[in-house]
Amino acid sequence: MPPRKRNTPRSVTILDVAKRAGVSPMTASRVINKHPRVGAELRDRVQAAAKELNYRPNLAGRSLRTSNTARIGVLYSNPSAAYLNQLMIGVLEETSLSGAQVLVEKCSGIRSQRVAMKRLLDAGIDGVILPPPLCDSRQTTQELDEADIPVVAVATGQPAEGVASVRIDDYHGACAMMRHLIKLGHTRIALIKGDPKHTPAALRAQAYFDTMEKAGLEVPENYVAQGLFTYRSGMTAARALLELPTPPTAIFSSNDDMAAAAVSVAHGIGLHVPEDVTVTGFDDTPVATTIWPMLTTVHQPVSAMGRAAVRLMLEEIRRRRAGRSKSGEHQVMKYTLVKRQSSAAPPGR
Amino acid sequence: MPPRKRNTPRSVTILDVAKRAGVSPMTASRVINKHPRVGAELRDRVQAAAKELNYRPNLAGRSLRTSNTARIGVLYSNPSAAYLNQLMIGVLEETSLSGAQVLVEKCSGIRSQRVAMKRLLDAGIDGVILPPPLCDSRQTTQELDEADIPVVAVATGQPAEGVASVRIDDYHGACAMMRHLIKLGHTRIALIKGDPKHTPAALRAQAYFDTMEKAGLEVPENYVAQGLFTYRSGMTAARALLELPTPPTAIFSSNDDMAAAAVSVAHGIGLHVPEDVTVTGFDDTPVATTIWPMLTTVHQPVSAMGRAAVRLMLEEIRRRRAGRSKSGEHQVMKYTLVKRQSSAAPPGR
DNA sequence: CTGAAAGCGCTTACAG
DNA sequence: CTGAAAGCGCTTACAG
Repeated sequence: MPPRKRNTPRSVTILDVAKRAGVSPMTASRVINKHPRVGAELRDRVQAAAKELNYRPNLAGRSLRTSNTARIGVLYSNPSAAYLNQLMIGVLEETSLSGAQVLVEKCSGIRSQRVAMKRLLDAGIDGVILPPPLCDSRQTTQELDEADIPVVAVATGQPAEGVASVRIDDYHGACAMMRHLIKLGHTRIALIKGDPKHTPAALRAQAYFDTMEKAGLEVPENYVAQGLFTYRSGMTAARALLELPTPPTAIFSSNDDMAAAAVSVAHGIGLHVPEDVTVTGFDDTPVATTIWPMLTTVHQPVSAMGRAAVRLMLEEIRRRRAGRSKSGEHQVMKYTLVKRQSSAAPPGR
Repeated sequence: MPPRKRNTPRSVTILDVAKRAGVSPMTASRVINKHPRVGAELRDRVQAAAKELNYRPNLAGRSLRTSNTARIGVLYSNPSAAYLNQLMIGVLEETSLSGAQVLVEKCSGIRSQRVAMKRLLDAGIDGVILPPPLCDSRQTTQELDEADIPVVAVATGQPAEGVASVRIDDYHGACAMMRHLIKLGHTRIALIKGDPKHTPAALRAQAYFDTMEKAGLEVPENYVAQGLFTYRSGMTAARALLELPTPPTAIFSSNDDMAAAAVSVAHGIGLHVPEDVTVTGFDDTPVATTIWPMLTTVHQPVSAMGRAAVRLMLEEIRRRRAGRSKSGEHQVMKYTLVKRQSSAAPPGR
């Protein structure tokens, strides 16, 4: 392989690849883009040439021609900063590949939502991605729908009609976590519920109840504490659980922020995690690997979901431009149970 | 203002703007790009037309022509996930504007660094951005320099020679925090130092000592605890400080992760934050606003630093391609002291 | 200070 | 299955 020339303005183009392979640029393009109808021999020659020259397509050229020139808005209210960061990484990765542009708008109250919405519309946005919890706001989705703007909801528990969505299977993810706890030998397992306004919270709670029942385990009424997905609400909930006369040996928290709070509270009353009490989270945001011990949790591929949301959105925009109806596609991504140091067998086992 | 046509593949181009303003596309382009030598009247007409049509430049077209087609690598070892996320957002925002491409490589040990470096070189990378702590690795910068690859170091305390860098003024940021604590009335202020291998750690510590001395405050030897920037090291350090016979009334932690740990430890031994003890951080990563109480900290504009790093890099690459010498520019960004709920006057004042 | 021409790298649409 | 031509939107380089 010849060393890549440095200090040279021009880089390897598809014409170089075509020339080296002895084909037309069109054939080279087809191979690069994996079109099916190319002869095997030519395909191999082009692939070899591309590899030898270390060819990388110029994305600007590509997107100029395919004119994927969409403007995508991201409208968010008050998610955790960490979650939004991860999502935005995926969104930006994908839009930079496709040449789409991104506008981010924050809205807190109902008035600021009106302002944000107007700004997006004035900017001539082609579609809006809604991270949680806005993805579940009937009002927001409706307003966008009336303006004929396609919407992709991220991580909603129950997508509104006609709205495309990207999510994980919260229910089965939570079941997997519960099975992990039961397999470790826990029988006294408590739940910290999430904000009832967030639709995935209910799914995660349902999984808790169903798995407990299936395993023949009892759920004392005071083993279920209400949380709001915030650290502070996690502190309150965990304190209530751990100060019970017969405290649980494991706490399944509906997200990482509350689990982090629970770990802190446990330490506060002299309990070691996981030796004395197991604490698990959900989402696998950065806090899960920041604190000590690191949290056993259900990994949600947030960046990948951001990428998927953009792809769905571009597809939706293309459909509308072509005069076709909306697809309302729902993509379900894979969760992963990540076992770290915050979970272990209950004491005395 | 006419409503933007929906369901129309083609969007507003610079030709539309030029036509409406009655000028050539070139003049329109010059106005959009703020070239100085354009007549005032034409300028105004073009600006008006652009606004009326809600024109947004097509970035693909622009970067194709200006061929800002650089390939930028981001090589990182083990920073906090939250910090890297924020940095990457800035990097991706800027590269998507300029049309540059990004390759991210992680390396842990010394062997994996060799692999990562090779991959970047094989990919024909034009420059490498080094987030902390790799920005301070003599070996890494040297190796890249030998391969004639420009480097931009992010958040290094003392940039290596010939390496461009983006950072904040860690010393004065830490001074500002210390003055805040002193102004609140604290006299017994402790420090949790950062990892001695990270160059900003020393600057933040120096600011502590200097400000204490300037204020005529004593620093008992055991008021300075060594940390490693990790949550776990923060727990150990905070425990040592708070169990002292005469504990401090304020703890200045060299980063947010350790401050979060200190808050947790304080709660653990029955101390309220900030009523009984003040705890402050540094960086303003997402954990600062996740935990409760939220941390008073020094905001480091990490995403903006990512954007700046890309701009510096593109400039550096342009210089080299033009055969000019490296600039080795050092950009210093603004920090902000963010007062939140974790700091207050000492008890009994 | 202003503009007509050309071309960045790629792929669509047409032709064979 | 393969290719010659054209053009996506923009700005550089040249001319006036």
